[in-house]
Amino acid sequence: MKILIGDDHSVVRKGLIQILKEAYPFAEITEASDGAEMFKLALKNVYEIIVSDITMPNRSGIDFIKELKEVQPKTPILILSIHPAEQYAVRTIKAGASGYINKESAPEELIIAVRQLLMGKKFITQDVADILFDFKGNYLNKPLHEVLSNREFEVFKLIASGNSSVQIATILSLSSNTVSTYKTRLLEKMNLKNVAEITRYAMENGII
Amino acid sequence: MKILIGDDHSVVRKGLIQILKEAYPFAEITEASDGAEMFKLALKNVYEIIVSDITMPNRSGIDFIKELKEVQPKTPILILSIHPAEQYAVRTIKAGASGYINKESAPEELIIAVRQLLMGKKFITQDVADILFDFKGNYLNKPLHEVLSNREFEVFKLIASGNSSVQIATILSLSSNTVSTYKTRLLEKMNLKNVAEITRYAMENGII
DNA sequence: TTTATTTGTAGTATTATTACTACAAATAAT
DNA sequence: ATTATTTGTAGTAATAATACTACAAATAAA
Repeated sequence: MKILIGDDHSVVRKGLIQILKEAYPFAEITEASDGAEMFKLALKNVYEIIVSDITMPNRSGIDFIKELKEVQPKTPILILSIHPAEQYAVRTIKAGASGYINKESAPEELIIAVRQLLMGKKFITQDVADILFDFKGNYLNKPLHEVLSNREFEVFKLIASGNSSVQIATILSLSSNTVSTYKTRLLEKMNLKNVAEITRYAMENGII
Repeated sequence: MKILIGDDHSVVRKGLIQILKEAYPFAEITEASDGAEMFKLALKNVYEIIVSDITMPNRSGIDFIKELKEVQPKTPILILSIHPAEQYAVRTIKAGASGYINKESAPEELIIAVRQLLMGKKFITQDVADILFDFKGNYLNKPLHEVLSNREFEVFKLIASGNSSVQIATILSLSSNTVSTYKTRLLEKMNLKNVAEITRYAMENGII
């Protein structure tokens, strides 16, 4: 059995290998330290399962999931995150991941999740399931990045990483008024009030 | 040999154990998942070394280091962080940690660090060393937000929690120009650029 | 104990951000 | 197939934030 694991922290990779080896002593486990590397590996080989972090350098987890799903829709992806389930989990699931668990979870839970995915099932913890239901009702239909339009989400990320309206306008070749409009719309949609809250949200949800 | 490891993510703990066991097969390794637990354990037992994350629930890493150092000044503490060295590393060292390495570091580096600490030495990577030297000279003596004057720090916290200059001016009964001056000074002192960075710093350092 | 620096505070002028308005094109809803 | 919304985009006017300058009081350094 071939397993691909991805995480930018080598300690985490070692931990994962350790846990997986205990359950699957004969598995052939490949490590990758960023999204780009994972993508490359995933194109060359067929893995029974991919276990990955979401926040990684080079290619964000969400993008990775989406792109990989286009080429290899059958490979199940289990997302292992340090971020609280909240809205984030939903977005990874929507992007195509088959499971989402927190790094705080017990190793046993990880194994259960892996087992589920290998059987072609999904693995959703109770808290994620709850969110899927009760977050404003419309969450399931419209995960955050769909609530925001592409442009709005781009602007959101740029704001969260410390760019001013003028800088964003330059980056995107837009009028700063336009950027302001996006900002206003996104604040409204996300029910936030200012840059500090945007940054906080982005950090708490692993967007930056 | 008794080793205490602390991290809120079980996967990380497993990884650490794996790496440490390879180098020290007979070590007796105890796990803790938050600062409070670590502190309790560290009071009851004497460990040759403590390897810990900084950002943990219940008790921030910095506080933990400080308090533990008061009771057991000899136990070396190695901080394993997901944050880039930057300002953070220096603060942990100042608080009493004997080493600071990033979770991205290779397992070999972790072992080298542990070995150093066990011999009573410090372990500082090149990037941390650089920071210790060149960050405005005064770095070593004062952790970042302590170089701020009281007023500046008040403003810092208010900004990080999402208040605008005008709002802060109202809260503190000052002119908004004054608030701007504080903001400019504090950004300069902390080597930050904007609200997003202030918020991020505050979150990463448990100020908000 | 002078001299230098930092702190607390603001005014003025410049620059950036926002609110509001607008409108065509793309989507979605009926 | 229409009608309603959402999206991408800006202009104008109003508002907020910043850069600079300034200065007395408190601290720190020589």
